[in-house]
Amino acid sequence: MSISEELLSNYGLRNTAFRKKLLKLFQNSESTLTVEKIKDKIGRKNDKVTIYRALSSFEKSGIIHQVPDKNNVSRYALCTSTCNSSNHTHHHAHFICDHCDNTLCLEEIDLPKIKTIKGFKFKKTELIIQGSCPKCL
Amino acid sequence: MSISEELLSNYGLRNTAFRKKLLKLFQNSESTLTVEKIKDKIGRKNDKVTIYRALSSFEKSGIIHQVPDKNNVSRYALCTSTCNSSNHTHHHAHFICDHCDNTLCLEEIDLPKIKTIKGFKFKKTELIIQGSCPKCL
DNA sequence: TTTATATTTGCAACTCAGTTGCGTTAACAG
DNA sequence: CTGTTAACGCAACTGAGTTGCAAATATAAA
Repeated sequence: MSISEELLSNYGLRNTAFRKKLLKLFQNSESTLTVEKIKDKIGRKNDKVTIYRALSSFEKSGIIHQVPDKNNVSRYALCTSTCNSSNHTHHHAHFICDHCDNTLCLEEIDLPKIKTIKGFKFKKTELIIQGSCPKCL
Repeated sequence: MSISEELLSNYGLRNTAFRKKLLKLFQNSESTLTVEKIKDKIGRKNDKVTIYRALSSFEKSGIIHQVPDKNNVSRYALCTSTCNSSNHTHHHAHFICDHCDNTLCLEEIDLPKIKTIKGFKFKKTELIIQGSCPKCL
């Protein structure tokens, strides 16, 4: 059993050909993935519905997490090994490139400590930085 | 000439009945506005195309700015008086309520100073906090 | 190995936000 | 008052994402 196969089983997901390919694609991918990019890389044989459903079950399991996207399109990245279905927290910022529209996880930038405001309850923080990525600079 | 009429003229926009109403709606609104909410408040007589076009010209002029939305729907808030078509910078965080899905500008929370990462150029920062708003707490 | 069952897949059809083209209307400058 | 240009409204479209359902297949149980 390969690592990706084991990972899928561990999360209670079935080892279908498509899901193995999808998981490997995430593992071999430097940056984040959109449905369009997944179609490009995996081939157009699989229906978009299958992709959407696989993504949402991967996300629920804690294998991947959704990241912001410039064009408000679904975009995902692999989680660190500490994630699971009940604890899905990330402490890094996200970077969106103004030119290539790509989103990257910036593990080296921590989220700021926010002092609570009276009347509010803060639960999650997302820090998005826009600019030029190394490829486009 | 009313303040809102003057504001529209100043930005080179025409004082149509609809745009005056829309601008006043923003000025009298505590929180941010979506197209749906605008339809509710202004009445369904105006076409959605008219609303979208008015919003994007208001945004281009620096009257309003787009704010994040939970459901990836267009959402806007009035800018401070320092904004215009060439300088459209905001230094506050945005809050999204998990329960009522509303977004608020948190003027009291400043954006963190980000140390640049080699190879990148950072231009804009967006800080989004999720949780419960005073109404839903 | 076979069988049962629950998950996954693929197709078609749909929803819903937002856009485009275009002819008409109305603001406003001259 | 008139010509120009911005704004409006309608219809038709786009594109991401969803839903229902029947067929296929991974996995557990016998």
